[in-house]
Amino acid sequence: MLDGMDTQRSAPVGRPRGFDADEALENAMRVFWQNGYEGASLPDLTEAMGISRTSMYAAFGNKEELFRKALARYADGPASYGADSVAERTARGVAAVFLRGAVRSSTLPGYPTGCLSLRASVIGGEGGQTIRDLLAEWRDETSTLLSERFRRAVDEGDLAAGTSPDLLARYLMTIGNGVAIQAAGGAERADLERIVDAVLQSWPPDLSRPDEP
Amino acid sequence: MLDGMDTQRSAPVGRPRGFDADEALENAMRVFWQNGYEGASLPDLTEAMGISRTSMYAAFGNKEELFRKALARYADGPASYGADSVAERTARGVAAVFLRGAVRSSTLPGYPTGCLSLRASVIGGEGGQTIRDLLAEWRDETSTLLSERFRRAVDEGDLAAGTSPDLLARYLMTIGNGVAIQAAGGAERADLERIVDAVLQSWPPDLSRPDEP
DNA sequence: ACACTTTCGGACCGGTCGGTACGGAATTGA
DNA sequence: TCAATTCCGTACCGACCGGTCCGAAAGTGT
Repeated sequence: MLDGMDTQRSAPVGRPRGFDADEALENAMRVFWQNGYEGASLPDLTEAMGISRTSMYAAFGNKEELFRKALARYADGPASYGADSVAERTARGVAAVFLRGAVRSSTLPGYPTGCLSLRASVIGGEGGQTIRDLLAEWRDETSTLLSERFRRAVDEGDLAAGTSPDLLARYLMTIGNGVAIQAAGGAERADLERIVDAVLQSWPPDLSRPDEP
Repeated sequence: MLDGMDTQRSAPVGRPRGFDADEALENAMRVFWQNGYEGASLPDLTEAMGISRTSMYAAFGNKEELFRKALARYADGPASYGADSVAERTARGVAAVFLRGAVRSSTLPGYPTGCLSLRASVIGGEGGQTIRDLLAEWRDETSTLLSERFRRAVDEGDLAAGTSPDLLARYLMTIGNGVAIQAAGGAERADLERIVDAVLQSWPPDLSRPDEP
């Protein structure tokens, strides 16, 4: 099990790979982000990755597996604000990190605008059903994360008793998704920042029924 | 120019069309709504329309023209709330009609959930660029409509002087888009109604910079 | 030097895409 | 009855899709 004094992996037999897999995955992520799952063709991907078809298949399995890995990279990188936000000390802090993260991630210089998950999922024939499910699942995870965090906030008295954690999470997801769509449509980061600031000004939102106070 | 006593068009020569073009367009709209532009294949469309390929081409030109006509039908029908909203007497009324319309239109029983414009546009390779531009243009028109309406509200004193009509319009579009995405992801109409009610509770949003009061 | 393993590029596979050519069917006016 | 006109189903076109096969290239250990 121990390698002894040699900490770096010994070179595997066979012809060594002629490209950096991490860098290639980064570029594949950008193409999926820009074009969606079905909109990103193999030639699109392999050209951006700088490798040939067969190299991609050998290194990543197939297009769907490549997408899963690109999505994981996305969730860990540009979209990490979702998981980060729930570490905030207050519900308001969660909302602020989440919404500002959505704006930043959707308007990153040098990256496609908007959100990979939305651009890749909203569409597609029956073939893309698996991918849509995968992305819906991922968004549900974020929603659940927020919901559980808000439930804790209610328990701690940080949010008023009777607040619906689910609804509050859905509220945040709604604004965040809207921000991503606006960014994808060309909205300026500064404008979106002002909008989420306004949303945060009225935090927490009044989610009680108007006729049932 | 006058037909005399015969008000209905005289039957044109040749074999009469074997289907109702309006009904066929309605069904095509639903397919585009459900699957997006590129996600809706000709077999998908013609099967739903109940006609053959050639009939569709003869009646509507081609796939892109069919989509344009379906979009026009959508804008005049389920998505008419955008144009309707600006007829309201107050800026608050505009916001209420717009947001409630977005919820209703995105959760119409018997129709696909979400918004046709978003489902059809967010994706696509280079081929769909024309369609994306078309849809972006349509959304920009709605945004401009709202913006001009809010400008008038500022002039009339209905909104505080110094309010940015553009930013207010973008704020509404952001929420509306978010609602549509949530609906497409399976959110319940009742939940979305509570969310837009909460947004309307804090109308107008505070869109001034926090450090520049 | 040699066997072995892995990478990599080009050719190729069946399937689907949007669009079209063509010929038979159905209706009008004469 | 018979041309003229229009609709519509079938078969087909070239292009592109994701995926695979195969042989040459480039490394390893012995």
